[in-house]
Amino acid sequence: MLAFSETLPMETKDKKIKILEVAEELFANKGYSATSVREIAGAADVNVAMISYYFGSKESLLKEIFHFRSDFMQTQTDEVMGSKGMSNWEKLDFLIDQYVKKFSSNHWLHRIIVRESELNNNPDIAEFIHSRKKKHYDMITGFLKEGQRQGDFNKEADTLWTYTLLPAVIKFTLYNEAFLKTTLEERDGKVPDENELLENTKQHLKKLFRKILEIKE
Amino acid sequence: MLAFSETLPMETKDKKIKILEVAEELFANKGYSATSVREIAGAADVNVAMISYYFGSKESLLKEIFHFRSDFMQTQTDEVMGSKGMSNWEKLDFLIDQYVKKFSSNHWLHRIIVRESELNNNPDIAEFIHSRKKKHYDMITGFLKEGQRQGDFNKEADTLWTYTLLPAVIKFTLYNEAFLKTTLEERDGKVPDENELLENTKQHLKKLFRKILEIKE
Amino acid sequence: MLAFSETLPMETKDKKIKILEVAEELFANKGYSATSVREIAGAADVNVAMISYYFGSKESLLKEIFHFRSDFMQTQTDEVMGSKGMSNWEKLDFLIDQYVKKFSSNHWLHRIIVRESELNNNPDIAEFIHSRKKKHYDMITGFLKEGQRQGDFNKEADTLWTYTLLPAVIKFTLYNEAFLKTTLEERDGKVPDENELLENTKQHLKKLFRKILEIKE
Amino acid sequence: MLAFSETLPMETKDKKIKILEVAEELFANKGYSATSVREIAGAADVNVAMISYYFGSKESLLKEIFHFRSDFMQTQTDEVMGSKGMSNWEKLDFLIDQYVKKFSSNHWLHRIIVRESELNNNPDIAEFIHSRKKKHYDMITGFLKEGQRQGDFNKEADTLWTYTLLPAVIKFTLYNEAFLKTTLEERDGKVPDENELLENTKQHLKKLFRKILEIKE
DNA sequence: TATGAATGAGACTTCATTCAT
DNA sequence: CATGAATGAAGTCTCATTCAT
Repeated sequence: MLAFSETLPMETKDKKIKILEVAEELFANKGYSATSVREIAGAADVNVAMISYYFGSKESLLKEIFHFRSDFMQTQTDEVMGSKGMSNWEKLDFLIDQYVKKFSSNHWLHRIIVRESELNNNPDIAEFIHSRKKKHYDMITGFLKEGQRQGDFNKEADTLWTYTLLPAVIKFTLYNEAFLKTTLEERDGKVPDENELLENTKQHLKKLFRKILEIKE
Repeated sequence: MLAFSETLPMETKDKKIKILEVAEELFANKGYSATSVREIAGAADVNVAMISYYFGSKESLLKEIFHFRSDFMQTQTDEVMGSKGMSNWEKLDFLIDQYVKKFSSNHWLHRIIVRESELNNNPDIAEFIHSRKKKHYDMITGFLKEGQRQGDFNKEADTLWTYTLLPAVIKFTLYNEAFLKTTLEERDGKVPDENELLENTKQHLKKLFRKILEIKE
Repeated sequence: MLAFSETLPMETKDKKIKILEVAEELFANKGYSATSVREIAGAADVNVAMISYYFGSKESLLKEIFHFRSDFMQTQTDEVMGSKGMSNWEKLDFLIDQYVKKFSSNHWLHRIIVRESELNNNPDIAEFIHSRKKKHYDMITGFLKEGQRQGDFNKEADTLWTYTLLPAVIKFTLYNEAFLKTTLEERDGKVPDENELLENTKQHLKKLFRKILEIKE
Repeated sequence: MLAFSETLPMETKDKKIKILEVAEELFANKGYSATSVREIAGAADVNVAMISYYFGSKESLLKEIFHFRSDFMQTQTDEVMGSKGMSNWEKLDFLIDQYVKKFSSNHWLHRIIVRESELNNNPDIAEFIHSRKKKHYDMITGFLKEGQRQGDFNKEADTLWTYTLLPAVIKFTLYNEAFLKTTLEERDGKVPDENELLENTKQHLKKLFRKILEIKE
């Protein structure tokens, strides 16, 4: 995962960054409510008061994590979609690669999102998430429809539900890592590491989309 | 959703049942840690001490919810799978129907599972969940492999990843209800209710599995 | 001072009453902000959490003190003022006696009022105080004017400023108890106790009002 | 009110002076405990650490306020009392004028005194206040007794209680400004400004002392 | 001289739980 | 069986102050 330190001027803000990193991990693993500021302070090796000093409150700390990570949530794929050097099928593969990469590189943040913000507690965070989803959905379905218009993709494919498979599958992979590893071990005789798992997922998604979107004779 | 009351002798245990129902909903919506026993007591209209009195502790209450709900998690589909009256494709459709129904009817419980137990806090609950998943996985992939062996399903389909789509898609639907409703409203001009959404999901899954498993000429 | 216990059903509410009494004294002596709930709990010999348990918050505790004491702030002198058995001068003396008694019996509460609520922090308490003052002022000046009309009191006396002396002098006495005791000791050779001091104050006030209100030949 | 800046060399001590002024006002309005150094720093537009840097501690800041203001608390009336150009009645009026002026010009400081130091927390400040009171009392009663001896003032007047009226009435005026303004508005139809209120108070006090001290035929 | 960073202590409050009835 | 009362532990946050620069 990309560290906060890469996104901030590396001066003396080490402690603040440390807190953000540690908090992100703890929130992801234990949940927001189940994580105490004492715990965060302990893990970040700073005084408890520092959290309030830097972030004002525990909730603001959560918001700041979102704020920083939001940069990474930006899809840098937009321009690629418009490029003319790739076929639609190449673009599709590229898009899947990018999506899996983006999602897995912000694994913890997405765990927090799933855990905390798909609920009613934080209206502004919820709104933030929703707008992200919408934007992403619009981008992907726009691409799919364009492909259908150009005659590359099967016009009968429902773009919404086809799109749906992308986040559905990657989320399932990330949230069932343990289950998948165990199962794959039983099947293949060896435990895949995370990268292999993600590679598997990508291949699976690519085949899946091909099956759905290809035009049969 | 089936109420706890239907699973217990309806005598004077009303309060205990009320607590279980209320707690399940609150845990699902707010998360285990973020839900206080006071809140549960208030919502169930019982004294705070009742929770400790009946269940010993907050954690035991969670476990009891699992315990009761576990009955419903039993797949009553096993015997159906072995019946000879259905074709494999009919069985597949039936299986999808059952799965979606089961999952959505225990929506709250599954929200709790996603929220709380896919983490490291509760080893025994985690173990319980894992064994469920494994059992379910074995059942479905067993059926798929049998279908492949009998020449009904495409032998090239990866049973693991194909199976994966089932929980992945239904989970995505249930956890993105709001997103899907908004999007479908924009697309179709009307907001679907939950049943319509689930019906949509089923149709989508059936088509998807057909695409993956059918044997092309 | 009258105890809270006399105003509440003496069942098992001992602890709540104890907290109120102790808090009133501490707030009066040290000020609201300078008094911690720990201190109150310690002095009342109860667990710290009891304060929150009973009163919700420190501020609510303050409000509850006001609420309970407000009964005592009621002037039970109203009806007396209208009685026909007393001359206006007798009524005046009676009124002074009552006022000093009332004020001194709620000494602590009035110290809190002076300390905390004549400020901008607690709008509702401030409003409460103001309305009390107004009511009291109306009652006294009404009596004085009636006495002037009846020809008993000097018409040239300014009722507002005359009234003013009543709270001004009693407050001064109560807030300068130490100073007055020291001074009186130097003058009279003995330290007066609180009752003697209040008796002195009453006599002083009666003489003062007589001087102001009597009609010279 | 006279500013601190007039009592200090106007060099670069602006910030220190600003802190003193701001702190005096905040202490007077909110109370010592309820005022945080952060708040003072914010209002004075200086860094939080400045308070500790300049004054060592919050308590020392309070003491410094007293120290600076103590100059103003000096009665410059002493020599006047001994002058031979005035009658005792003229001296009395002059004394009242001076006292009201002195008190009102240090309104905030006196609010702090009433709020904070008539308690047991700050022994040295309490001692300081007490000695001031004593000195002032000695001065005034000395004058009154001399007037009685000279046959100008009524010998039957109790000098202690007569003296008492001076601080009692002026304090009441200053601490019940809002009440008096409202009441006077209702009575006279217009809201008096602070100067008018003080002028009223002076007139009231002069008449009062005249009534008490004049010798009836 | 001045200050941002950092901190230990303690503030108020809520927590899940237990006790006495 | 049920519960109001009570509690110790821990929660988040603010406090005045100090440190390093």
